[in-house]
Amino acid sequence: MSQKKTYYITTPIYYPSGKWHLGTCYTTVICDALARFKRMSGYDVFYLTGTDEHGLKIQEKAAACGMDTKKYLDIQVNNLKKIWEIYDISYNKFIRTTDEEHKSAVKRIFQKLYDKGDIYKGEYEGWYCVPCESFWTKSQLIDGKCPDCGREVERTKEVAYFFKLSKYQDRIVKLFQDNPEFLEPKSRVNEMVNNFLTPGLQDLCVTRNSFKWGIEVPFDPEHIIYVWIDALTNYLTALGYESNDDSLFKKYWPADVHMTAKEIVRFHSIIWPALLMSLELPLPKKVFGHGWIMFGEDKMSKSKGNVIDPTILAERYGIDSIRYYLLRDIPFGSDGNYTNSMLLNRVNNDLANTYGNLISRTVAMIHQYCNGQIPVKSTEMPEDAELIAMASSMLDNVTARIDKLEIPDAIAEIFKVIQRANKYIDETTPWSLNKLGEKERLNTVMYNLSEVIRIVTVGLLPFITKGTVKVLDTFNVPENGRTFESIKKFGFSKAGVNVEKLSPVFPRYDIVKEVAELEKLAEGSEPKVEKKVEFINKPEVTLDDFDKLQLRVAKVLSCEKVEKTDKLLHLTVDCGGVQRSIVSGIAKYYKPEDVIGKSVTIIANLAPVKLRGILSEGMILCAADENGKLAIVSPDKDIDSGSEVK
RNA sequence: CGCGGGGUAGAGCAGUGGUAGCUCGUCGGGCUCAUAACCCGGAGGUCGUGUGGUUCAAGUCCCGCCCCCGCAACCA
Repeated sequence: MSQKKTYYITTPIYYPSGKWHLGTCYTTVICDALARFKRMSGYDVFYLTGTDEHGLKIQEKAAACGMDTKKYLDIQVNNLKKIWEIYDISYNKFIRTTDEEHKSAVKRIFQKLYDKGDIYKGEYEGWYCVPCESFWTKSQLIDGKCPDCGREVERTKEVAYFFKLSKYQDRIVKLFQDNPEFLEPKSRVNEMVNNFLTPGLQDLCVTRNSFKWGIEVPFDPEHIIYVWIDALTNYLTALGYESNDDSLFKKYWPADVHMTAKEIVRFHSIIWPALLMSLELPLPKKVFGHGWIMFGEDKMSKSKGNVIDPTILAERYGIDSIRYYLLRDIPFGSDGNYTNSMLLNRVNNDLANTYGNLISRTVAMIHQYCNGQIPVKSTEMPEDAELIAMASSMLDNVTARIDKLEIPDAIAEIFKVIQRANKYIDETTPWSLNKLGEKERLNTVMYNLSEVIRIVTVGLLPFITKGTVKVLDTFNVPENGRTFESIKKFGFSKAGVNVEKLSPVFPRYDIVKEVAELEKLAEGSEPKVEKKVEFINKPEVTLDDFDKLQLRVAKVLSCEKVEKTDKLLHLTVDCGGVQRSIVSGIAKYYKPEDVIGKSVTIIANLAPVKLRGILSEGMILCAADENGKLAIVSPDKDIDSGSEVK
């Protein structure tokens, strides 16, 4: 018995701290299409997805909802699994980093790395911004200040464990050099080399003790294993690595593709290989960093964000449409735009008009001219040759594209055949053959059409999962006629098989109307989205503490953008007859002319600092919400500048 | 400021130094089996910019400038 070739494909494990969105679906749908395609091509496929459930954010998020952390996670994960069910995702395993198996394996992996001498205890030196409660590295600081609030940071030390990433520098560099296929698309390689490899890899801090929700270091439970070792290793532990039964690991490792989005390419293409090298395991064959889905140029994109809710779209247009759009319309590897009308246009043109209509007209003619049965093929004419040739070579072309991960092009290969079939109908004009009584020729044409439809439909199965099955059912295609094997050669279909009647499989939408309704839907649902403001409560303060702050009203005299910065405005304010210079990071929200003449509230006794070389003597109070809106806090009536706020 | 990506027909994108292409839209024609669908044809681009450099030849290589986007150590 010869062993089937294996194919191990993974999505990243998703972080269940927020709402699930279309981007998550994108990654997962791509992997699903690949997994299905490989299965049909005869591979023994293992498709892994899951969730990364540890860390401070999760702990806080659950607390903010007033829930037990694990319970919160269970709900989130459940929601995600429901989405995958709707999206027809054919994963073989869903791993959670809170799974006991994973946790114990991670501990053993950590121990292994430690025993090898690749993990050592050291001191984590960082710059700590007390008000923001955040650690920053030196390179993150802006002019030596906290990049978030622009205030002074203090140098802090913390004991932690480090992984000797630097030790693997040379081997990683060599990996990129010798193996250009390892990381794709190519542009990402430059990014990695220039940003991280050339400057030199730093050892990586792999534990934290600022939170508890995670896996403890086996020999030092004060410390929690940080995301790198905890999350990345899921690709191993899901297969039972370091467990009682590692047969799956032996069978499927190394992974064929780790699909990731571009922002986590670094972890997968540098840190992950280094960890594997340390564990002396083979490296994955490929890491692919795909692009992002942007929200087009839709002006109201922010407020319409929830239209992109993956379940709303799926409910409204069916999963075939969404999957098809994601796979076909997003240029793989670079960023793609999403707009409602792009989605609907694509679905109307390809699914309804080109493909759906081909089926409709063919089925209708079989019923009108052939008693609803696939007819006998006899008189072949030269004009059949091209169609048959295209249908016969289709699978090879599609496979070649898929092997290069060119998914939109793979689908385009199938549509070339579909378009050719539509043209074939025009060339052969079955209706006039019918009038002329050329029965044999008519039958041949209708046979060829039925067979082409079978071939393209089987080819589409990995991408479009529902409607395609309906089409094959309509033509009563037997199981063994739904395989890739059966479409390598033209002529599998048998004459005499009944063809069912059918209503349109892929409906056509009124784009103008739908877009308008989606927008209305977005607006309508806007207020409904409960905005539970979550905040980390700061410790209680006394009046004395408050008294330390000197808050005053000031009037903006002049304001200009600080050159070569994105965020900074330089304001000159009058505060009780004294002029002050203040630099504020509000340029993204306010234009200079918007604030001139405005009364604002400032902290007047904040220690002066220089930002971008400009003196800032104070801070303007602003309110910021979770959606990235920002508003200056101003007195609600006219009041003298310099008035104290208390 | 650093690094990366990009600026090609109304929109979205391809394009190995040698007649500038594809999809959608648009305009005109054809057909009537079909989901106002399908088929054919046309129009539309001095390829961000410099009247820059290399070359017999540049969208394609080099240099300068402008603009957009992303990354910068837990956002797919």
